[in-house]
Amino acid sequence: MPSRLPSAPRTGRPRSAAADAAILEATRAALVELGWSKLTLGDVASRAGVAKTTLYRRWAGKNELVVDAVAVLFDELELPDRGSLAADIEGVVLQFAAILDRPEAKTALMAVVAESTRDEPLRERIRTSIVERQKRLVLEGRSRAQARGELPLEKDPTAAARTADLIFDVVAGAVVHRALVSAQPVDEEWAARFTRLLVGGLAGD
Amino acid sequence: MPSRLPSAPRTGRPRSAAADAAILEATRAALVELGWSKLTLGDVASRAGVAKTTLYRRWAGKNELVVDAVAVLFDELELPDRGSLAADIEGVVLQFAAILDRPEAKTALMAVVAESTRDEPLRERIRTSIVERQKRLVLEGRSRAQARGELPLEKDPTAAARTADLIFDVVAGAVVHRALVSAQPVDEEWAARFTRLLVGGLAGD
DNA sequence: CAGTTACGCTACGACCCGTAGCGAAATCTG
DNA sequence: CAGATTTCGCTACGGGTCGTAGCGTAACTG
Repeated sequence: MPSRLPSAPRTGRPRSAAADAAILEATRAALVELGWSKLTLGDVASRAGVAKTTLYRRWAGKNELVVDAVAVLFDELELPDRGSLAADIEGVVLQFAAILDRPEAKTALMAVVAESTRDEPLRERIRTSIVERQKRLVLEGRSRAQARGELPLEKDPTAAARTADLIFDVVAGAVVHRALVSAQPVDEEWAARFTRLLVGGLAGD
Repeated sequence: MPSRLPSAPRTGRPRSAAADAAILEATRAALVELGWSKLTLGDVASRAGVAKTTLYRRWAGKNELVVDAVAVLFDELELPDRGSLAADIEGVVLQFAAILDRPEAKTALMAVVAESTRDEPLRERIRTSIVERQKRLVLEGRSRAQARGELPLEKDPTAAARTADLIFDVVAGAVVHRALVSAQPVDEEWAARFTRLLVGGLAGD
């Protein structure tokens, strides 16, 4: 990961990998208990059994630390083949909703996005650590649907990439908005209605 | 508005309405210059030419103040009749994107949503002050489209309300995700592609 | 007029920030 | 093994913000 600070040459005492893991775990625990705004780096350090200075040697600040602590949560997402495009979409929507249901995920995700509006490096880091990694789901779901004949092939690669970006923003955006802004449950029923809308469109039957 | 603190009886010196306006304006200005995280209530007070204590007499904290300061921005949204459902959607998407392009709007909106994940009263306040107010756009757009014959009538009122909520989450969520998470421009081309997807669906022509 | 409430101002303890400086521990090199 | 190098835990610090209390004054009511 390009996540940490300058990091090391090859001589001298190496950085403790166990400390890294303990810090990230402590960060998630602190997010659950305190939320973003009341989380302090001093508290994280003492939870992790680490000196505060050690923390500052590895991360520039709260923003960077929390991105690293939370990014891994989104790697749990999978796209098992459920036999149809609609079923695949419903499945991933419910998985995504389950992650957003975890308190550390929702408070951290929105907060770092808010911070990123005034911090270009942070924005790039969110893109590479979280957003860009999960587009794999869209690509895989679409290629499956094309193999099934549910979706037409798209020849122009740049147009195909734009379509994938668009679908990703629609799916992820809708789920996030429903769960965090409207503050309503993303349950099976909502997922089914959303999928029906996405596949068939407003005008669809 | 149920926005301020306890507020007043009818005897004694009345609260200055001018101070209210000055505080909210100063809050927006501070958001532009400093962003959410570096905004301090002491700074807002001095910008507004008001004592810090006055500020605390009216708002419980940063969260509540910023919600009030930003909510008014979203009231600018309108839905002029452009003759077709697709054109109406494109129009409101671009308007929404223009608001999210303002630095005070994006930094504040995401930050208060993040805070609201651990603060039920704040979540309710966001719902009533911002989210619920703008659903009027969905309702109006749909009733126009139904009058044009572009969309079928929905008889069951609860089903109709659910559909409206769903569409709102999809539209607002997609625009927010595109603009703030993916950090890509919401321009005419994207709006057109999104509208085509929403109206026709993934399988659409 | 007296009663009541808002205002500006000052001051305060509490907390967190981010950094500096120290001696000790861990690892690589010759 | 000796020396160089880097990390580690610890303590301490100045600087900043928080949210509140207290006071005298201003504005409005009856």
